[in-house]
Amino acid sequence: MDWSIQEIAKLAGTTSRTLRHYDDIGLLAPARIASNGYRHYDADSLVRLQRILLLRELGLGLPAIAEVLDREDRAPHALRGHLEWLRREQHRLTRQIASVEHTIDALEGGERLMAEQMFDGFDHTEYKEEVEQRWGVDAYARSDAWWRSMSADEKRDWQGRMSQLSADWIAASERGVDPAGNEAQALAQRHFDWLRGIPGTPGGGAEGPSREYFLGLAEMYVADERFGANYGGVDGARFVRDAMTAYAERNL
Amino acid sequence: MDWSIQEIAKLAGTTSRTLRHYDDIGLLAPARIASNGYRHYDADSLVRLQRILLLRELGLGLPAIAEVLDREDRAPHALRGHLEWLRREQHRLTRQIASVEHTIDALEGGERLMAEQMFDGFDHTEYKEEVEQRWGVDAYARSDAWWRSMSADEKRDWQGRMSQLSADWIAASERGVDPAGNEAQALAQRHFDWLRGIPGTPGGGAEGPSREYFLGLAEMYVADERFGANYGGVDGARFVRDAMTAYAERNL
DNA sequence: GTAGAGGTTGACGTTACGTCAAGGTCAAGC
DNA sequence: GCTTGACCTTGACGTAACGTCAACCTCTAC
Repeated sequence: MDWSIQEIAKLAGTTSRTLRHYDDIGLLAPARIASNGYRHYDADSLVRLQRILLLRELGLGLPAIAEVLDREDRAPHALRGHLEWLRREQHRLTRQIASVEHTIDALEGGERLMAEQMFDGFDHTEYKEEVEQRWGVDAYARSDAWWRSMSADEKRDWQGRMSQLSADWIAASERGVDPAGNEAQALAQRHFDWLRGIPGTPGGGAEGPSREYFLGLAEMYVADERFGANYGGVDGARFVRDAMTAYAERNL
Repeated sequence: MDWSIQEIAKLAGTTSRTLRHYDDIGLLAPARIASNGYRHYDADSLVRLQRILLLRELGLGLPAIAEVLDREDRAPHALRGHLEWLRREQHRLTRQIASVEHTIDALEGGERLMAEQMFDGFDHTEYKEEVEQRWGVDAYARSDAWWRSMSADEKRDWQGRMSQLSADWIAASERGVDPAGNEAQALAQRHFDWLRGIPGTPGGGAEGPSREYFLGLAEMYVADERFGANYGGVDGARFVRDAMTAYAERNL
């Protein structure tokens, strides 16, 4: 049994290019190389090739395949590791499918999800420098880890609440309501609760943000146009600050 | 609002390298480029970048993202196409996971699945030249398409039956039973049924292989050592041929 | 001798950047 | 004015597993 490269490729159901590649990377050398440079394969080559192709169909990478073939007793171990990776991939796909379905629904419902999505990472990383300077690198790191641990769906949910809160702030501000009145104070309460959901903020746990952090944020909204933009500009930011300040004086 | 490349990267939660890449491929150009070559981005850049990153999280490729951003009304259409691809990927992974689990079980059960797997594509493509020469290129193409359309699990199942049939032929041959006797004829019947499952073989449908094809195969097993090897060598192949010939004379 | 089929070694393309490498720019401190 | 350090630039290689030319050699058959 002595086959040319094309012959063994057909026998195994692959291509000659693949065989040259396997030769190049040292995964499967020909049984012999004739004086004219032609590669020739034998039955042992075929067996090894069949095993390579089997493992490849299971999704293993070529380096992993080489390892398994070198130490066949470790095949179950390698396959179990591979299995874990496959399962993780499947879960990732499951989440992605859910996200895409959700996005399609939202877009067809006429929601401007894309704009809403703008808060993805925005407000979060927007805080980075300020948070680090005022509350320490550690606080930011915790907050960052929290954010990154969320799935796309969870992020969108969180962003949706924030986006709604922001829109309500702007609406109230434009209607000229009293920052210290009931309506604005209810918004301030929502703002407080919303912040409570962010670990990494001082007092970001169940007890909620600290008085200093809450007041500091309020001032930041006015001082920094990037923050203020989320509340309808300088005027909106001033309104939010006044309402938050009043809330803090009464409750914190 | 005017941000450097690093600043906007942090704002959006990505890297400056990514932004340069998006600039290179024309997906996101900076708002302006200063005389010193520095890239500068504005709020519009940020909006577009956020949308890019959102779509990227959904698993879309950069060309697809560019298309969606150019024609936002086609986003649902593009996403639905993407969704299909995601589902196909998930099914592929599901099958792969099952295959890996099966393989692990087999290996731990001490089965030499790797050897059994040798029939993957082997016997199939082994037929190629003969089939094409005797029954036409078209027949082989149909057979080939059938084979390639099978999942790894289905292939393994088919191979398993073939492997078992082969082993039974060899065992019967070595026990010296009568090729025209009941036992051998039962094997010939199984062989006939097994061939019936292969489209592309003349009469490969429900009616089963034709008399000529069946007899031709029987002779081939003897004439070609590559075929005969599956039935225990020349002696085994002769036994198989005799049994098949007897079967054909009685039933076909 | 000349097709024609098949063999060889490069080398680029694919996806979305990460990661140096070499060098220019800018603000701050001496 | 010079150095330092942070930040910017372009260029180019590496990634996984081959597909796909390109240019050129080899063998068989007519």
